[in-house]
Amino acid sequence: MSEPSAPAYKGPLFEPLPRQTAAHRISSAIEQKILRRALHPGDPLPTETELAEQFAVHRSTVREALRRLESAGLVGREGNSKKLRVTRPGHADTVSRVGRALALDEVTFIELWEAMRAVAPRTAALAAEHGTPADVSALEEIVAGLESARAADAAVTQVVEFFGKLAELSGNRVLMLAMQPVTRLLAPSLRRMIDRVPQGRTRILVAQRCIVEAIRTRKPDEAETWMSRHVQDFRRGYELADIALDTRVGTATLAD
Amino acid sequence: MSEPSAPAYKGPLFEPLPRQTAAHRISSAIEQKILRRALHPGDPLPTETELAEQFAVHRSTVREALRRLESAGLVGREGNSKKLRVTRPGHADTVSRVGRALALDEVTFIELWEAMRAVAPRTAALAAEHGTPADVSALEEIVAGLESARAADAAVTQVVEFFGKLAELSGNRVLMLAMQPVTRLLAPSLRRMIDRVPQGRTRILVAQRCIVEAIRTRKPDEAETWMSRHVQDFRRGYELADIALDTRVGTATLAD
DNA sequence: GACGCCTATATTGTCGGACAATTCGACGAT
DNA sequence: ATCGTCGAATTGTCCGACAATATAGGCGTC
Repeated sequence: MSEPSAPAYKGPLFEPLPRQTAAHRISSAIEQKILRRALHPGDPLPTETELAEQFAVHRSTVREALRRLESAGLVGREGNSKKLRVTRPGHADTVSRVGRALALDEVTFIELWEAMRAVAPRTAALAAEHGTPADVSALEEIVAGLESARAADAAVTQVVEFFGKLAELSGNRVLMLAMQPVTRLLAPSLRRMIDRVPQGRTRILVAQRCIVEAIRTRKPDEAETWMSRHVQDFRRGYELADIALDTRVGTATLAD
Repeated sequence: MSEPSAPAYKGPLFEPLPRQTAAHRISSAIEQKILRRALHPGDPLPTETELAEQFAVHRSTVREALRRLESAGLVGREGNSKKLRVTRPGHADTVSRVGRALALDEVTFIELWEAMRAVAPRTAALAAEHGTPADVSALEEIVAGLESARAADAAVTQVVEFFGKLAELSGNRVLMLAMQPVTRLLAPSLRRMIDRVPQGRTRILVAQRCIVEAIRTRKPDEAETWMSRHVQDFRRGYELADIALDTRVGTATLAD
């Protein structure tokens, strides 16, 4: 090889090596203990002063570390107690974080829809396999709520809840975590669609009734098929409503 | 009704109303500015001292707010600069957070697998629609890497990368975000499977070759079908390897 | 002018200490 | 046992300080 300078690496050879601040080391230490399950959810953390002593740093430093863990959802308080306890990142928490990441990435409607198309039918099938009668009546209640909802906003909320409940019924936490951010982000578009395509609402209602029925009678295949149609319908509705498929989702819904 | 105390509400009547600390208000204020796009990625934040003046609080308080935003991925530094800048939560960041949440929830193998079953085939189909020749050769390189990988660990890494790349090719950031945590969490089980079922590796190889081929020749349906089989194979492999389907995934892989 | 070197300044990370407001925990009264 | 009461513990916030270091400006060289 007469060309010794051809770089064998792609991209920058060295990443800037992150400087480890004391606060960072402390939060990492606690984080590791939690992830390694040396600390269980519910366990109380030592007080700030104790931690400061143990780590031999100032309390302010401990505080910064704790704020970081708190924001990561690894620790938190219940009620408005003072004691920080180990928690696991709640679903709601993770869901909203994922939603925010997607919204800031300005994902398009079609991306969300494709995700729905992939996930929702299987979710419905699983729900049909696992759903109990109690679950089914919860679903029916949501559908009834959709039927009687007068304001468009209320209707949209019901639809979002329908999918959320369905994911819950599937008994699959991964699918749950996948569906919820997507439905929440789809909500604003759905709202516009309902406004512009009057027949959309009844179509949604019919499809959801069929899905619930399939779940009630424990027919996974039927649930899956109906859900596929339901999702297809969504897209049709959007096209009818003249919403461009590459519309970017906004962050308007994320007013936590 | 002779029982007047039957509560019309379910659960606790009042949630504990969250006390708003100054640090919390400050981080919320900045967060809103970012989410509402008044601050764009790359924009530098004022210095801590300036923020402290603007909010009329002490610098320590500002610091706690900043740590929170930093942990949320909304602000950060590039290189080891001192200036904090607005950033968007990187994919890697969000992926690892979701993975952690799922791992701490102790989701089972079957849940992960169901998610793969739902998402992967569609992802492959989309990859076949959008993949460029350059993309295809990147994929081929990964598959070649799998073929020549001698250590089981290396092989697993290649498989994870294959799925990651595939999601990237699909051009769908939602699917990308859905697939990556799942594949990463499946990795340890996959590793065990490969150890115990020698023929597993070649089956994986064959399936992935077919998938790549389908993408190269732009046949979404074929890609989808092959991916379905591929995912089914995974499950078969696990059963052959005598891994219980309700095995909980561990947090061992999450040593950041 | 473009480039490198050097110095002054600004900024961050950490520290020490302080204090009001709350919560916690024990203790006694009902 | 349940309910108030009271002191101690804990948190949220503030003040001020200082070393380390990134940034910006100035100066000389080509």
